[in-house]
Amino acid sequence: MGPKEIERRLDLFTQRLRDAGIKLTSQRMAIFRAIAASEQHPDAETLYRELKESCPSLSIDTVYRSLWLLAELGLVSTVGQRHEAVRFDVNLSRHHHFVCIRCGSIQDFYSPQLDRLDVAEEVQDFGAFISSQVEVRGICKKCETGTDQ
Amino acid sequence: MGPKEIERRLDLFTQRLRDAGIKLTSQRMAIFRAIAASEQHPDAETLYRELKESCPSLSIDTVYRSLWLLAELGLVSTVGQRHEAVRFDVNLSRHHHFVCIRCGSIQDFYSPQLDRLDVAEEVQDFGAFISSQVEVRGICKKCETGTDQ
DNA sequence: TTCTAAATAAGAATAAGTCGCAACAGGAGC
DNA sequence: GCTCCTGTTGCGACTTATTCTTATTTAGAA
Repeated sequence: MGPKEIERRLDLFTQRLRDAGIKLTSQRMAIFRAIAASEQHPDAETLYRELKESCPSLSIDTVYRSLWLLAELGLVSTVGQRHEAVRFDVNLSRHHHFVCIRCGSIQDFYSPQLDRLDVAEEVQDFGAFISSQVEVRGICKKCETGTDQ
Repeated sequence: MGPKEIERRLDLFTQRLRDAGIKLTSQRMAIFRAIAASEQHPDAETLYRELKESCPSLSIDTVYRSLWLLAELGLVSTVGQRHEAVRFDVNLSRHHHFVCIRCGSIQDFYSPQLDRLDVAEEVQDFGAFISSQVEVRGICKKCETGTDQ
């Protein structure tokens, strides 16, 4: 990924914010630039430390707000959900997760198609394979219909 | 899942702990019973509140310790990693994650096999499909070879 | 340039999770 | 069954992640 791609991402960010009538502050631009340039999947704290050098008055809160803003606009995705604690899963048979992005509920589902997957080979350059699981994100029935929580 | 399955899980837990020379305390048994009976993927706090009724002296710390113990023994899995903050991912092209369970690093990988998956139909009973992604867990090269972090 | 709603910084507050330590309790050996 | 020893627990303090509150600032429309 070269500077071209970074610029393309930044242009997309600014365009979407303009379209949504959201202000383009210097803090946001700096945060966008940092995440657009990142090859990794940084957390807010990491970006904050990085940006603090060139923008010492920046607050961590602004980093969080800007990143969740991007997430809400669909311009970045997240690993993990908002307000989420670690969950423990006693289901040891092979299964996959349907995660509701609104209420955070997780439902197991089973799929012969997915169980047949063999990704161990595909990831061997990264390291030793232990397990694989599909995470499907969506809006659960309850949240869709507005039935309580 | 009936009481049979719960008992089977509990037997497995107690057997594994005995084999590993780990004490079977009443707190652990209660926590095991609670997670073994859970259809959901509860977090520590939820189990704690549930157990507090029948065991008022229980501490949240013990719940965490017991659950991570089970996880280390491979008797439960987790949704999310230990010590993890939310991460933001700017890669919008379809990709999947290789997560190192030791250092927590995440690497993207691409896979035509996985991209061809169509799970939207399989999860339609749960709710509206938004996206799907494969999470592969393993030990990354760095951790495998002991090269620094 | 002025004005206003939106955004920010700072610090307090909350929530998730862990640590240190004194008291306690399985279970091995008798 | 009793004793002892080590692993375990509960508690309170602590850390870290994240959000809230509020006074101040600023982008961008007029």
